[in-house]
Amino acid sequence: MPQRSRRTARLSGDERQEAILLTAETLLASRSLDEISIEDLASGAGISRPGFYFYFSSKDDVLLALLDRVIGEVQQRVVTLPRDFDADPEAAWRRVIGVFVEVFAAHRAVSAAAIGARLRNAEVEALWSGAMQTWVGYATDVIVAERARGAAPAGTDARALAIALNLLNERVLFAAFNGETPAVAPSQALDVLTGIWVRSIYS
Amino acid sequence: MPQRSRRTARLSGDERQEAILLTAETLLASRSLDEISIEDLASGAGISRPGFYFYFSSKDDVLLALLDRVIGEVQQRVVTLPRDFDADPEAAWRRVIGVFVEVFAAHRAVSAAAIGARLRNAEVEALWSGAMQTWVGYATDVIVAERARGAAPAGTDARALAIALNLLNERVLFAAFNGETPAVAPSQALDVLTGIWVRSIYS
DNA sequence: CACCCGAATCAACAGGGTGTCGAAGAATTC
DNA sequence: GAATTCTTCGACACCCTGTTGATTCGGGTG
Repeated sequence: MPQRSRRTARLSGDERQEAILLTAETLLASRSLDEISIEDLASGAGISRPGFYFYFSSKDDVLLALLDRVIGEVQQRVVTLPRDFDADPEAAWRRVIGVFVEVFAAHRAVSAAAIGARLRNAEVEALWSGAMQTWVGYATDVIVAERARGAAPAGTDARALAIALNLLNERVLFAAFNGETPAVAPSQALDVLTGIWVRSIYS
Repeated sequence: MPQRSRRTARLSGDERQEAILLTAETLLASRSLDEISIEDLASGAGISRPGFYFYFSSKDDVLLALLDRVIGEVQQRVVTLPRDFDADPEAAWRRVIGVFVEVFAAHRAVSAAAIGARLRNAEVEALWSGAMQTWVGYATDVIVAERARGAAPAGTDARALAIALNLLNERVLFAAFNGETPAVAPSQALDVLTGIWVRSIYS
């Protein structure tokens, strides 16, 4: 996934690329991706519009790079989490969901743009979809394990349940952090989500 | 909400407007809204591009009219549903959720376009958001009533729970009917959703 | 230290979509 | 059949995207 679009690896080049990414994330805080022109990104990074194309092949390519980082951050934080579901299942699930809440909150602009771009851009769709599959796989494994040790009852197909709950997180957090109406208050989100996950899985 | 954009109410005019709406829903089945040009809609309805602007002020305006109908259909079907939650709560919830499943399935193209357009168009956002608030209000009332009669335990704030569950439906059905990966299979969707709603509300 | 070569940049162009005129055409009314 | 109103379209101005060929810049090399 790395080395997107750059032709060479020179010093000032990397800085320029970084400047474009920074500009993009900054501008995304106040406008949607298609309200941002490539001219905006280029001038924000101190280059001309054609210069932009030296570093990225399109606006969506910039978003892809930003999304890559956000997903990487979630991935990295999730794997280092303790997995003691037998001790206190609710607390364990809350920790996992908490990672999503925090990362989505920190990068709400990028997540919002990605969720919008996914509908029209196959690459964004593929990247997000891959990440979702990883998380769904993780959740499915835990649900299956909890059922195996008798803590959770068999019922709905574990994978289907895991998919639905992951989609729940995505949608609820997006709505909460982007000020939609209706939405769960950001401060309530973790409690509400954890509640639904735990009750759906264990009863 | 009616009488969007039309200046007069003449006969052939209504037919033309209808032709545009029909063309739009047809084309939306195979491409996203911004892959459809106004030229496409106009020629599909047998008029020239400037002629389009006589009936609608933009592509989003067309979508707004289509979405209005879909929401009206849900509304109409939900109010005529039996409300016997005390007899068999699970069956009652399943009926309500079933309406959403059916209407989303029948108009998947419009729903998909609306969900995409909501992010950039304030009017679409307002229309959808108003409908969501109605449905959330309905769900909240039922949850409160179920708690009052002792069928459901107090717990998560009823409104926050209702919001999260409605967002769950929206996201899961969208993913299912638009062939996302990962997604719950369309045939499983009603079971999975009903399961999550019932367990979240009653345990 | 002059030269060269490739990295980096930009002015200018082509293409495509949107929204808006004012004028031309069709229908209705008197 | 003239006047009025409704309806349509050709042509224009504008904005954004993506590309290309010429130009500038700076460090390694003899």
